Amino acid sequence: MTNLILYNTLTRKKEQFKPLNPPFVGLYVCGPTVYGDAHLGHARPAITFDLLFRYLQYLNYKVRYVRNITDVGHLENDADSGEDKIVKKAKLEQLEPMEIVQRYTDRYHHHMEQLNVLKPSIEPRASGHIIEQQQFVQRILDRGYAYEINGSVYFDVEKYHKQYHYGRLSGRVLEDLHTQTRALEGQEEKRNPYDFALWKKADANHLMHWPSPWSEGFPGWHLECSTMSTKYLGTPFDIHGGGMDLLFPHHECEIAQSTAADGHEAVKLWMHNNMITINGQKMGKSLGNFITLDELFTGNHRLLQQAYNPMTVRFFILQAHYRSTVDFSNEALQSAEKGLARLMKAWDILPGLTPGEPGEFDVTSWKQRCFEALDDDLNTPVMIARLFEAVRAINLAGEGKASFSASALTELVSLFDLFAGQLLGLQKPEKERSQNDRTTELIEMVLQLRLEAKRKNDYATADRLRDELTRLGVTVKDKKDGYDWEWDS
RNA sequence: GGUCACGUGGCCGAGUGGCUAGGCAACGGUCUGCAAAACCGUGUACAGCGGUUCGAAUCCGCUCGUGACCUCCA
Repeated sequence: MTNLILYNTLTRKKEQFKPLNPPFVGLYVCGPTVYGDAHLGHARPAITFDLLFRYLQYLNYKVRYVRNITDVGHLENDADSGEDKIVKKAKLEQLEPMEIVQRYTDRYHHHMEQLNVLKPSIEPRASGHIIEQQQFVQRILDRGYAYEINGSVYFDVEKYHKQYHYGRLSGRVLEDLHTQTRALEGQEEKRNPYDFALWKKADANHLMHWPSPWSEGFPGWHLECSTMSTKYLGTPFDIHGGGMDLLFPHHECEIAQSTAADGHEAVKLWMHNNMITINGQKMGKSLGNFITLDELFTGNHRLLQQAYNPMTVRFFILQAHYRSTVDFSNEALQSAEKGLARLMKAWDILPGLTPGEPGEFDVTSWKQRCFEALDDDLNTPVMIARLFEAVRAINLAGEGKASFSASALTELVSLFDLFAGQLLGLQKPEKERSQNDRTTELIEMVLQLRLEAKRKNDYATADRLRDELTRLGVTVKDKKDGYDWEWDS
């Protein structure tokens, strides 16, 4: 029994987390559509649910974490509406669709690794589950909640709503949707504008298509998640996560599909992370105001004043609660970078502290308050605040102004590794300097000369060497009996 | 237009009836040949107006402002 409390979008309440089949937990999260580089927004759910995955495992649950790769089926809504996003890019670049998918999947994996996001247990692809999706469509047809027309199959929302409740998750009222759903081109086949495609017949220039009982075509937009979550987690399963923007229509349609197919809802707990904004506006592919993770890590973007380390980005995201929006700015990232550096440094010196008299810092109550923060709907901002309380105590001890008892110190070392490392997933930065780097040796040589000059009280020479190094981009930091240095960032 | 959120000190960001996080910046100090860095210390803020209450940033009402979803989106 654990004290973990999570916010359920379905009930709009925080709920005590209780697995359906302890000690097993099924977790499904909507993954990326791999037709382009992942952006800052993609990092949010990846990191949020990575934290949940880590914490559930720490709590000794046997978690199966499924995060899909969408490589088929999403429609685009610009000038050429109705065309598959992945196909469009393929034609543009004269590549096979699967080539695009492979490239961006690989890049997504690389970026996730940089962010220290653990791999999910299963990462299924939509294109690898066409047969299962067709079977899912058939089940819905058999139960009478879908209709076929001209080779396409649509979900009959109205009929479904008579028995179940369409709009339960998002709070939509079907009667309102009648008047508010936008009429899109090529949708006149549908009985109602809010009906959605389960299977779509491919037109002549559509490259990705598969044979089916209804037509040569491709699966509908929402089907893959219902299909793959059911296949790997069974039904019902514990937790389904994703971005808030997927709440409607994507997740609402998932609920309808699963309920129509099985007669009961598939998901017990829905979790949604909020958006990342840029200048107060949502960052998104369609808005064209997004910054990709690659650009963020290299600093190669007009809005970026510098490159940001992946750990800075992870820390930045964890400093806000996952259900709040977080606004991107250079200032915010830079303050995260500095704060993180301070945290890392304390973490670094902690194991080397000398035990002494028991100090004022109460490790036991601190530990408890850290867990309380995590248990309270993954309140990472509060947990990080706790870590900084420990940082102050550690620094004071480092300066000999406070101390920990030997047992408190041992416990604090392992708890810091647990909280900062294992759970928040922060990594200590690698030392960039390698031993056999020639430039490094030259810099070290100059600094040695400067040290000698200082010892002879030849401050003119010492200052000149420091100024020259500064000019070349090396920041010199004098220490008590030596020096430290780093490249300007 | 409909639905739903939100508005916290210079900036970011928790809290959600009394105990008033945290980070960055700023200021003060320690250290230092100087500087930088580092470290320590210092901050009663909760959009506005009413109401409920012994007591409200926290509950209720109204006003103003911002955003999200309603279309692919993390």
